[in-house]
Amino acid sequence: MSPKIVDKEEKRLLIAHAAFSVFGNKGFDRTRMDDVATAAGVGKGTLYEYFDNKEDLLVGAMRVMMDGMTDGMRGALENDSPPLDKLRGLTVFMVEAMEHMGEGYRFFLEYMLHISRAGNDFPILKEMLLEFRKGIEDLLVAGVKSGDLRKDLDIVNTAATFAAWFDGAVFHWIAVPQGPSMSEMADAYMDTFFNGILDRKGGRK
Amino acid sequence: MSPKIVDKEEKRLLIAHAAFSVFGNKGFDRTRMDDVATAAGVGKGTLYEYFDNKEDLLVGAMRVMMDGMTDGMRGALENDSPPLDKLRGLTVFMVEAMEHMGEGYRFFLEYMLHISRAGNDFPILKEMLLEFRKGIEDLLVAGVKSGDLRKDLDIVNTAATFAAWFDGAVFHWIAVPQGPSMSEMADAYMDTFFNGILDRKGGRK
Amino acid sequence: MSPKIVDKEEKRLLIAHAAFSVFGNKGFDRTRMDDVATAAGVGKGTLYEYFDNKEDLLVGAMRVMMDGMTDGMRGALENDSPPLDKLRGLTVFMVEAMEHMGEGYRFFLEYMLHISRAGNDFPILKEMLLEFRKGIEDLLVAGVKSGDLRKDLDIVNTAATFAAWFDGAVFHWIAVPQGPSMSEMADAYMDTFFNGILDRKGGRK
Amino acid sequence: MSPKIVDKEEKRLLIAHAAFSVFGNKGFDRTRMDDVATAAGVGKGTLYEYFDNKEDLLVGAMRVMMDGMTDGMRGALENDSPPLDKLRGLTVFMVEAMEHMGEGYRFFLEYMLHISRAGNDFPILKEMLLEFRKGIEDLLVAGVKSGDLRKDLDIVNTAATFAAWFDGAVFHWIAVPQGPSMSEMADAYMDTFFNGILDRKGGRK
DNA sequence: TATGAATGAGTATTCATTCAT
DNA sequence: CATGAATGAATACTCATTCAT
Repeated sequence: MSPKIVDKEEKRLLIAHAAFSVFGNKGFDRTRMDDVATAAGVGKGTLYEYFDNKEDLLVGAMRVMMDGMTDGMRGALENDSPPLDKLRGLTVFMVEAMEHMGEGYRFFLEYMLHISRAGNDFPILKEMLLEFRKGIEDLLVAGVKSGDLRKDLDIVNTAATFAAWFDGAVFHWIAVPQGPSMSEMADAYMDTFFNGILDRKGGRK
Repeated sequence: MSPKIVDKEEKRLLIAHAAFSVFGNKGFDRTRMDDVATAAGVGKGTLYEYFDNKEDLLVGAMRVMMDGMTDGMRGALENDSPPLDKLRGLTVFMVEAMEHMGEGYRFFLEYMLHISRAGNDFPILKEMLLEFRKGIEDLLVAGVKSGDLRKDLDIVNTAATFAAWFDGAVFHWIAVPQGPSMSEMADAYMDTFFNGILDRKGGRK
Repeated sequence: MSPKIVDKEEKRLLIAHAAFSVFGNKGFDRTRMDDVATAAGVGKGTLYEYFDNKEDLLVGAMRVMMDGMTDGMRGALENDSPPLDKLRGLTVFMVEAMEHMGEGYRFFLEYMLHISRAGNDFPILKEMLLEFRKGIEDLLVAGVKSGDLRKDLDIVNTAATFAAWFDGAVFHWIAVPQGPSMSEMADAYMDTFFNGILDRKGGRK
Repeated sequence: MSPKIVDKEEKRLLIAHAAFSVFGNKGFDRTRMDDVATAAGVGKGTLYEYFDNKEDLLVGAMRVMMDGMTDGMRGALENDSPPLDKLRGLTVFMVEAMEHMGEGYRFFLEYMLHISRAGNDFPILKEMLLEFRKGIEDLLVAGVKSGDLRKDLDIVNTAATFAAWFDGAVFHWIAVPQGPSMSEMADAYMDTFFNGILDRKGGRK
């Protein structure tokens, strides 16, 4: 309520954004606190007023990113389109988000690696992932119910596989920038995901 | 001439293997040369007899892994099975290789991030990736020719998408070990990749 | 603005003095940064706040010493005594300075060796040396003009020779401390330098 | 007597020469045993067959140089010329030796600094120095006796001063190679040493 | 005897964190 | 609250010395 609290919260956010950007560009270990301070336009000591340490800063930066992603994902899911359209809409949103964040998304990958290594659970990350998978599962179930999708789909694993694909795609896009763009990959992926690669003119094999 | 008879090539390989393992577990920046030396059972100074510096050691370790992968991939492709079986065989090989390498594969991901960040081209990596994609493209083309696959497939991007999926899957498997196993994801992926998710009892949509 | 009020220039000087002393005692290569830090009463990291690296620290220390020498030399030269008295005064000043700096002067010798090896020009050093020689040349010229000195003197080389002698003398004094003192050598040198060693009772040879 | 002994001695000398050259170029601390081994054309381990350690190698190299110098000096002194000619001859020999050794002489300076720092007496060095001074003292005494030189000379300190001058000259010659050559300095030095700088047309001052 | 592969003690430098102002 | 000067733990890399062959 007090104006001070607002200020603090705002500054925390400012720093987290700066950290998000720098971590994405240089990687966690290669980033110096000085870099973050400079990027945020504050003194190095100030970082420690808002975050306990470098690790905590990483978590804060992560949270910033995930809040944005989660909001966007919800937007793509909470509307009245039919399930298949929602699925396409979600894909389009994800691809745009990833392309928009560009280097920043690398931060996400880096962080997943980092967490899994440290053995720390980062609940927020898992929640987001699970929420993402759950959203897809719901769409698949709705699609099956509506008769659009095959009844024999392995819902859970198909949803997991779908979610995983996105990270694989960004990964390659980032690591081999000379290769196909995110949208090209997404188009090809959606095509096979919906239709499969088998020829069915003569009926099912 | 040489007082101590040593198979330098063998020792280099021994060290590269150790490095591969340690880098995979701890990440490049978190790994100390001492860790690698201990893992390899040699003195720290010995590392520098065989590798110029830490970065060079990373490259050496990478090469070890990739040689293994490339050999395995070729084995999965060079046989007389029909294209679709080869595609399944390749997938099975990849999944098994990834599960077998486990933590080690993380090293691969880490390295791709590392390279893309450094801006260095690591030609060997790109070659492997391109060889992988090319192998898949060939299979798809063969499948189209044999009439098994849809004639309208976007070969290049579909191959890229397929290749990317693997890394996405390991990525999630490593980052969220509580989730589905590699094989479960692979089964679901292959199912949708071949058949799509659309219901076609009533004919094509 | 600045949280800790520090006179950075003063601290830089403090460190340079410490470095000067330690380098003189142990030599450049034998000196550890820790030694300098301890001698300066600061942490090792602090050295790097004020100097880029060990080499830079060496240059800084050198500058400290040379400023002192140059000031003293100017003092010995800028007065109204006749040229020969100035020459004696300069010699006395140099001998006293060298004896006073003692071990520290070794630093100067060490540094000259160091520079010439590195092939770097250290302009400050050369300037001081040239200024020293020039001062002597001026005295010699003045002495010739006043009729006190021989008209056929090779001014430039005699000045160079005179300047060189000082370093030779300290060199021996430092390397063979059991030998004659600086003042004893200086007395003998001045005697021969002024009068030569030839007997002239019977007239010039 | 046995040929082995001859071989060993020869090889020791070979190595010492190589060491002398490398130490002179790079300085003691900057020289690696590998450098010496390569320069000598032997394996690194072989150095330790002939010398206990790096320090011992330094001493050996020093001895090589000094033997050469001492022999030359004796040659310049042991003949039937009058004392003043011997003095000139000695100077000429020294200057030529120094110019000839060039970089190698730096080794001598470096070593004097090194010894004095270590606090070790290096008797051979002192003996050579003392022999040098003694030789000069004898010449001066002889010159006085023959009536060529002033009877009031401070023999000991003048000899010391004369010996010191050489090292000062090489020092400047090495450190400031743009300056006058050794011979130019030597000519100027001898001129003042013999005749002084005072004008005596009007008789002694 | 000669060698050079192996070693690990030693050191310059970096950078997260603290804390006096 | 904000700052940045100070710090020292941490770490890649070097090189004299050893010793198996």
